[in-house]
Amino acid sequence: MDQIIVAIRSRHVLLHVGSEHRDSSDKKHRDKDKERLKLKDGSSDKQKDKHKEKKKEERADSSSFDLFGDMVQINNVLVPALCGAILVACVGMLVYILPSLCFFMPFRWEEERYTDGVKWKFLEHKGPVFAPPCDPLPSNVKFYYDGKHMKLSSSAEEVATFFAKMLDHEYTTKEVFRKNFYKDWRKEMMSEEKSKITDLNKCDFSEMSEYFKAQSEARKAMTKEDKQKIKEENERILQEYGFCIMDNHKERIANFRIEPPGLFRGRGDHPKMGMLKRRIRPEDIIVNCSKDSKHPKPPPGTKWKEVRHDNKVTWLVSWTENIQGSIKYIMLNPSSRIKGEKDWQKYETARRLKKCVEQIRAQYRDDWKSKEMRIRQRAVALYFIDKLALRAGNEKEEGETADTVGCCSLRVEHLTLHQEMDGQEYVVEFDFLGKDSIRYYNKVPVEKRVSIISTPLRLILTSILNKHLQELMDGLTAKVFRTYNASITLQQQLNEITNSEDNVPAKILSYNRANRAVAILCNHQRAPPKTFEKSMQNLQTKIDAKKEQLADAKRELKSAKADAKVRRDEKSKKAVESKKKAVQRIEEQLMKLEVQATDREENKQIALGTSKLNYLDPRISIAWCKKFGIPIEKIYNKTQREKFAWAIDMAEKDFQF
DNA sequence: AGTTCAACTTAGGAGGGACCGT
DNA sequence: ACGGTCCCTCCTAAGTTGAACT
Repeated sequence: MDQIIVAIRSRHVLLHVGSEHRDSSDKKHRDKDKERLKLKDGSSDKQKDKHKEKKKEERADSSSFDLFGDMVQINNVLVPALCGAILVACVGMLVYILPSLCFFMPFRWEEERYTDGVKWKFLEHKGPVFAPPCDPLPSNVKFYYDGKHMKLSSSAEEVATFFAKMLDHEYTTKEVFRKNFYKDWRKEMMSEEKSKITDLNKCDFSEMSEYFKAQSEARKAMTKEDKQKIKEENERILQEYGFCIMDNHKERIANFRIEPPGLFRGRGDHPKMGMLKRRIRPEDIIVNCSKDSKHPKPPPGTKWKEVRHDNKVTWLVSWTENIQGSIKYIMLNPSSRIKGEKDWQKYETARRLKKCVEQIRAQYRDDWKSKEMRIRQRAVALYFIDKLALRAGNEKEEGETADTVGCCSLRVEHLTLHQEMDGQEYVVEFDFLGKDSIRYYNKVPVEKRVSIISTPLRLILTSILNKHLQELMDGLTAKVFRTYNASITLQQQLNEITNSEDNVPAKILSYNRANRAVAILCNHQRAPPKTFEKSMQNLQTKIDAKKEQLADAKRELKSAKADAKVRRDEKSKKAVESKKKAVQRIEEQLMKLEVQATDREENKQIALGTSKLNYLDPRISIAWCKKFGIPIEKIYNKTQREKFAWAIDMAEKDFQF
């Protein structure tokens, strides 16, 4: 039954597609009892146990610390100090030791889990850091309306400065932005201001704008000592407010600073761009902590909106934002136990999908033949989510956000069907704006026959899709496919393209290529760096220079050899050796440059970071590093190593996703 | 069954400091 | 030491999901 059925109604589109999956060879699972799909996979638990035992042994050796009482100390004070000392002593060895050292004490990934949605038993923190108050402008910095100087009230002035700061940005030229800004600005004006200022086009913010530019220049030109002072002050605030205590661990908080007021900048064509994002006061803040903790104090003379003790959630502080009316949270850093465990769990779910994905694929292909429209729709949606790694695509309220779509919210205008295209039959052309208004453009050859059903259809809701998925596998949702396909792609690519003969830079190029394949699959794009063309040229110049240098070195080697043949003495032999070495060194340098050029060119519009941070099981990369002798530092920077500490702690060189 | 909402993950860009070669 | 490039960190918007509500 190789066919594509495209169902279209006025607004929403669904495709029913047949056969050919990029990875359809493995049929052995298909006949197995469907019930098996629902069974929880036990192997990962076994792995956990094995790991636990191993770590227990190590713990017995190395630990004389009180696991709970001293944990905070050990984790945050002792270990860095220890690492620092060792670092001086043996940098080379440390490459492998450091990650496990940093976490060798608290095996936080293995501590007992809570049940019933309880996330913690003890939580203590200092509350948020508020945005600094707005300083009034010096009196020589003037605002002009219709060419005439006008002194603004402090509230109107503050909002005006937000606009002035963005004057260089093209945002401020957009009609929607200006309209929204103007409307919200008027709300902050005194009544005389309101009656005087009637046209944004007559407002002159240029002195304000110059003033802020000068300030930022001054900041850059500050002396080292002054910069150092600011740095120290920031560090002090970080130490005071940037950590909390959750269940015996001192944990880093991700965003302990409250978002400052300003003008909202949505992504893409956002209907609310330019609106005033108001200042958050203590009275807006809900604090969450445990009853028996030292509660954070609101600033003098103020009160929190509420203090609650909800241990079924992970956030420390929340407030409601005024643009969309959504809730914002202060939560923990990715390095924290609570985030790390969740991350691990996410990849374990994806690995369980691996075990039954072929069955699920067989089923949705089968479902294309279903008599029921809903089933066919569901099956096609799932097909694209799986094959193209599309996002689920929830319905959004029109006019509230930019018009972006995902799989289930695709509309007719986002797809074109080609009976024949570029020599291939039955091609579906996707062209739509996805998350963050990033364009998704792809031409996907599908099966042999296409037929179009124009019967009006109900949109398949993501909730319906996810309910169905939940029945196929415990914990399965649409986004698990993205995680699964991303990770399995990395694993396959690495297995395929890593050449153990290669030197380290070449292996890293292979890694980046594998990473890139994933980024392309997930459509992770970036704007080409502004200086891209130029920096590419510079690199090419360097390569050319290096080539010449190599040619010279080779010539010299040749003449040295000739010389040695004639003279036959030790000195000239040595000269040959050293010339040989020089050639080798230059060849290596040249190769490194060329690799760099290739890598950069291929990476022009592709963002690797997102997949690395959110989709690729870190154990794949760590195992790869161990297997091929690549220092983990070459793949993960410090922050990333902290986030993936759980994986560094547990992945062996033979780990396969 | 549909809708709304809270909670949490995923996302690209800005800005600035680190780092590199000269 | 300097200037340009690169990479990291921060920032916060924009998604997904499950549960509560109607």
